[in-house]
Amino acid sequence: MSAEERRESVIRAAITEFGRGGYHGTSTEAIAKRVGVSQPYLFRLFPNKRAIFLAAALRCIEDTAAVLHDAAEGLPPDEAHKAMAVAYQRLIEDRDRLLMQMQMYVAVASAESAGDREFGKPIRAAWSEHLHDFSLLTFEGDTEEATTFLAFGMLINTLVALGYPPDNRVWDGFWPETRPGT
Amino acid sequence: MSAEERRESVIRAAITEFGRGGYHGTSTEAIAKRVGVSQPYLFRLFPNKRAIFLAAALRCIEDTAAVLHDAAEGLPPDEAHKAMAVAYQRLIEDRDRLLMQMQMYVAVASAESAGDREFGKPIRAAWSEHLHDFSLLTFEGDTEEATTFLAFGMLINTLVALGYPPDNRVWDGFWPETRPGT
DNA sequence: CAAGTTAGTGATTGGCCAATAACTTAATCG
DNA sequence: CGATTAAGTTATTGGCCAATCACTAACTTG
Repeated sequence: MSAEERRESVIRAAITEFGRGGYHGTSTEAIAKRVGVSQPYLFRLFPNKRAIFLAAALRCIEDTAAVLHDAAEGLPPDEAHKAMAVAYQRLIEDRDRLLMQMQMYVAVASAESAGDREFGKPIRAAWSEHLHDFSLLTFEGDTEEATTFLAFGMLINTLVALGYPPDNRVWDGFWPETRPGT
Repeated sequence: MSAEERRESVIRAAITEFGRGGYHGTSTEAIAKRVGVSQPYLFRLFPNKRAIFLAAALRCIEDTAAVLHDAAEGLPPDEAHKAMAVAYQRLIEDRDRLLMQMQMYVAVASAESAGDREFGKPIRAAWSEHLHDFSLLTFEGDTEEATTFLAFGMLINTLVALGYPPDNRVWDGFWPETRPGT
């Protein structure tokens, strides 16, 4: 397998493992095991653990943005809202991907607290471009709608992370109805 | 100093340290240093590291709830919304407290992923009672308003965690205006 | 004062973990 | 064929860290 292909599988494995354990709670050994490769080999593919985390985080944002983008494509704002909500709902059924999102928020915060302003930069940039600006664009500059969309997304993230069972959906009725059958 | 008083200072120190470093990224040594006590003594005050984290997390939720409660006391729902928003805004100027909130969400998620359903129980219970139910009560059963309040709170948490500078407030105009001077 | 209790410390241990170094195949190619 | 490159491994090291143990010093109280 080529190094580039391996890097891909490392990123996929890293999203799962870092999502579940967080940066400090995940060993490079665990990632290597999931990839099916020896632990030291990871350091041929990436300079260090932090770089693996960063790659996983950015991939995560890009994937999310791509799903939302595809869902909204060509639709007028009001239909786009619902379509994106449905798409996001389906996306976060992949719990590991959702958790990776949360993990990256706190990882940036931790780095910042430790005096490292650099680590968060690319992540903030990706978030702004792929999520915030994209929302604004989709809702044609309707800031209220765009912001509300993001806010409900973050509430859902939190509740799912906290482990509320999927049927306890406090957002039903506000976030567009996305239950099968409605 | 009595053991009970010490436990209090440990909880305060733990909120700061766990907030900055997360569960796995924080050593008991760091907490002990901040308290001004030897590391082994922590294990006289608490059975283990996890118990310290749990105590810090619950305290965090209770404090937040108390601040919101005091702010809303005696006000009709529409005024309460604004008062609570202002109070929350002021609360999260204490960055460490805010980060502890995020850290507890991902810690619960991690435990859950590792098959431990127990760890999250008291935290979920506190969140439901002190934040969700309390919101509903304050807004007199207006679920939409209550949910929106929580959703914007979570969005703010995320943006602040990500390190957006305080003047980049995408929520201005939707979350009640809370800028000094407005 | 003697005996117990409470607050606290120093030393240690066993395990984990990121990263490095040195080595091994296997394919490619002039 | 002989040399180079790319993919991958085993062994190791130095550091950190949760938790336990054994100990001390000060107060309290009959």
